[in-house]
Amino acid sequence: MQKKYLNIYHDLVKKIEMNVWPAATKIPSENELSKIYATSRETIRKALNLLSQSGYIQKIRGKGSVIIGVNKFDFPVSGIISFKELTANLNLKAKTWVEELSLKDIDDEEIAGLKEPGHDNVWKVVRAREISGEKIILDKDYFSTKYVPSLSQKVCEDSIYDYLENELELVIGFARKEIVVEEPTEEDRQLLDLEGFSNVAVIKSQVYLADASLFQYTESRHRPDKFRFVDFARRIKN
Amino acid sequence: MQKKYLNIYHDLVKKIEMNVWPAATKIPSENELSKIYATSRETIRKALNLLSQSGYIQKIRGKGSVIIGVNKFDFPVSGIISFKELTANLNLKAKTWVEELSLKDIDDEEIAGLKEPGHDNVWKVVRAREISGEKIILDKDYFSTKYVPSLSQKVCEDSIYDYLENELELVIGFARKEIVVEEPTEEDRQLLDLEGFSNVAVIKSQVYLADASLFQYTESRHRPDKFRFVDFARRIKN
DNA sequence: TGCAAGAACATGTATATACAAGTTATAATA
DNA sequence: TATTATAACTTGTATATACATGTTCTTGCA
Repeated sequence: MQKKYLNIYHDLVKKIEMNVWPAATKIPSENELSKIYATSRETIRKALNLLSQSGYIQKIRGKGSVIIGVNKFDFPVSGIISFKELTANLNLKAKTWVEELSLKDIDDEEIAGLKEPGHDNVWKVVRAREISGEKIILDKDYFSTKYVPSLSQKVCEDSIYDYLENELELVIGFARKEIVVEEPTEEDRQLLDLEGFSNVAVIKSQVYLADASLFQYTESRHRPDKFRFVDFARRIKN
Repeated sequence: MQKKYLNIYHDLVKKIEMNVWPAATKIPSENELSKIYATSRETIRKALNLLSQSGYIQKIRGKGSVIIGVNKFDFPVSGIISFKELTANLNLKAKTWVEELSLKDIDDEEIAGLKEPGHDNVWKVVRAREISGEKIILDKDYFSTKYVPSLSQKVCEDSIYDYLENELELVIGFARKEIVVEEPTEEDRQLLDLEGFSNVAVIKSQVYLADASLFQYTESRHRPDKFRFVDFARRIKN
């Protein structure tokens, strides 16, 4: 199927990012948009609700939908996005060092959920990320072998998510992320250019497929001066 | 108006948190729910979409909606929530020290958006938060005097958000949050029990009303060992 | 018995209608 | 002219219908 509302959403995102409607101005009304896209008002509303959730617009009853323009030149870390997508969006020169790619049986609390009957081994991938000549991020990924039967050095150097979604055709659903500040481990000190910093910012993520099965655990360990996490949140009224 | 779908959403949240449906089990189907609540399927779907957005359920096509149960005993920091709501949810014994409450004309980049013609002054509120006998959070709030004409010591000791929403009847819309790690300022060292930590985790928030006008800027400065931020994210497919 | 087709049921998408409720511009009135 | 009432337009909620598409169970056939 075509999924009109998704097409309309992506088209509107493109227009917003091309500044067709500057920040704080109104986009066309739902009725106008339904004429423009030759569809029903309900379909337009589905697209607009997506825009609202992702922080592009604010809907104001009786008035219209205004462009928020707060995500504009920003670090889009909230949400689920791969390192490759991230650096591409921001036009960053980045380099990835694959420090480890192994298949092992790990006894760890965070990893436990990745094991399934007949799949005791998990993939462990350790990658250092270099930006502007400095190694400032250490990504430690663990994948369930049930959903990711094979993995290659080449894939890890390029983009694992691209491989998962386009080759293995896994459908990523949602993630639970936790941000904490920790003391650097010996591994952090060896693999990163920590320059004497006494803390690292860590994003720990559990990533689930669309059928709600856990398939990945990740620790993304950042040098604190280069760490930045941006979030968009709405107040749920009662 | 009654807003059926919101009532149904809150009722289902309550049931989920009371463990009526354990994690990884299915809730009743949309058709069953529409009979239970004596409403249309579309209204049920609006409630379920809210549950899905807030990370309570995962909808699986053809199968049903399963309880995720990942937010269960968790630190609900993502989203917009007041310190009082937070500590109440977690049953924490907390104490607030109002260190400053003043009205002044501040020339600062982050504050600039709070000023409006005829309202050059902004409220500045500095509060230290004590949990389990340790001062570990320093909240620095700035409010636009256009939307918050008056503010009292008593309100700051209790809950500013409660005052804003229930007394002033302001409707909070959305917020842009940024998490970074910084070196402690002299103020941090004086007002918090930093115990030699050489970093603080900082959440910088710009909070907007439902009509998209900026009315608050906040810096919430946390001792790194006590800092934790939990986020729920969905992958937006293309 | 084993497999396959189909029925029954699940969620997803698209459309239509009706009315509620907030905002703004217009027109009528004092 | 100034104020008020109204009309026109905005988004929000509730409902109904139809069909698409994915999953599961049952039935019937080989």
